[in-house]
Order: sequence, then C-alpha cells, then structure tokens
Amino acid sequence: MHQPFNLDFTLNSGQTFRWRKVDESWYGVIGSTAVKALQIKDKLILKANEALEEDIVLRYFGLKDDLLKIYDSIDKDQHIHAALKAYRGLRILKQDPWETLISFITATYTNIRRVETTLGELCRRFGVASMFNKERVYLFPTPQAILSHGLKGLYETGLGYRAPWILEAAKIVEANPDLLPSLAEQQYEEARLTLLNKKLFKGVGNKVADCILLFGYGKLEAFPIDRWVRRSLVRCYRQLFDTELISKLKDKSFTTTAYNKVRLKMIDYFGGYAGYAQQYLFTYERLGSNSLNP
DNA sequence: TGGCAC
DNA sequence: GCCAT
Repeated sequence: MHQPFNLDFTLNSGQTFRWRKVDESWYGVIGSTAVKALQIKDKLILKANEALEEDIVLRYFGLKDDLLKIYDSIDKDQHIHAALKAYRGLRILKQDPWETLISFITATYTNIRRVETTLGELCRRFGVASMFNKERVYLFPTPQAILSHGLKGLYETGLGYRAPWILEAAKIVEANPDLLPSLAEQQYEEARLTLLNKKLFKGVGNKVADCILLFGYGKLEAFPIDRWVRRSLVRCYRQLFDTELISKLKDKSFTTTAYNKVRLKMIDYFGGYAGYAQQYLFTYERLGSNSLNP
C-alpha cells in the first residue's frame, strides 16, 4: 500500500463527518458505493457492496499524494514537525464536492459531534439506504432529493437557521449542474473567488470555502483557518505576524482582511501543500500529541 | 460589530 | 463562522 497511511487519523480529523466505526471497521460511502474499510498494519482492506475501481479508492483516500514528498516540503519547524510525527499517515480526502459544500455549511458555529448527528439525520431521511453486512449506510442526498422534501423537512433534521441556506444551495446546484464540476477546472485562487466574490452560496465564507476547496477538490494549498488553527498559529507562529494581527487571531475581530493576510502568509510559509500543514496543525491542536486517544 | 437554530 | 446591520 501507499505509505504512510493511517485510516483512523484520516477519518477522525474533522474533514469528514459521516464515517462510522463499528468494532474495528469503518462504514461509509465512496461515490455512491457503500464500503467497509479496515486497516490492519500497513494493509487497507476495502469491501464494497458493488464493483468499485481501485483508482476511485486511491483518489478518495488521498493515497495518490506522495505523502513523504509532502512531509519533506512542509516540515519547516519544530511545531509542524511534532504534528507530522504525532499524526503520521493522516491524509486529506478528496470527497464529493456537493457533500462537502453542504457539510461545511452545516459545520459553522457548532461542534463536530453535532454536525455528525445533523448530517446523519439528513442522510437517514433523504438519502438512499443501502445495506452493508448488518450495517445500514445512507448515500448523501442529491440536490433533487433535498428539494423534493422542502424546507420543513430540512428543519426537522436539526439544521436550524441553515435549513434555508441548504435549500437554496440545492436549488442553485440543481439549476446549474456544471457549477460544481467547473470549480475543479479552476485553480485554487480562481475557484475561491468564484465561491466568494459572487456570493454564490449563503453560509460559504472564507473558512468554509477553503474547506470545500481542500477536502472536496484537492486544492492542497488551501489553508482553512478555524478556531483550532488560530490557536495553533497564536501559540506557535507568532513570529510570522505583527502584534495587531496576533490580537485579531485571538478574538472576534478576525475579519476577511485579517483572514486573507494570515492565509496568504501561511501558504507562502508552507508552500503548495499548506493544506496538509493546516490539517496536521488543526488535529494536533484539537486532539493533542496523544494520538492513541483521539 | 453583535446575534445566532438546535 | 457567517450574515446582516
């Protein structure tokens, strides 16, 4: 197998919300195929309920990234070094853009556990069910499925004030089938502008856009800055910023202007794989160095 | 800048 | 973390 790889770190690092661990196995969906994934030592064992191209699997789990080369390029200081060591094998997934869009709109101003519950409910109600062994797995609902249930149905999933945003997103994607695929053709900064400047989707700001581009499109320079990354930057990377920017990183005055200054500085610092650096700093800050107890 | 569905 | 003000 492509090394290094750690399935638990990858699926527990806040980039995906729908994988479920039962005993030693993870149940989830790749494309529209229900799968069971299990890592034993260096082997990734994949069982699917229908034919699934190996290429699709490699792509999904980020196994096509040359992780050692990436480590080499971002291993710039003792802080990132410790994070890379603690979470060695953590990879950035390449998830479905539509699911990623809705997931990260849902993930603002809450915690991961609640996002998991809400998205689980969304999929349970609106998604196509499929069985794997004794585990029931739901596909992520299509825009059409969401539209057919309407706003009331969305509210019942616990989406709260995001319900209308999700409905609106479904309308936009349904009306423009080429929109999400076209972002894949664009470079990171261009795709980012498409998402943000046109104010395409309600609920998609700086951070959510960067998450979508990183986890849904594999734009590996994207550097999403959330509260954990902010904490990490204040704690370990103070020297890269002036005191004004540091104080903004610490509180609510973290505006778009500040976000962009920090983002560009970090991409400049870590280079084209800044997104990987971000994911390790995020996980290290959130879960600590005790990687056995995530 | 403050308020926010569950 | 984003939106509306």
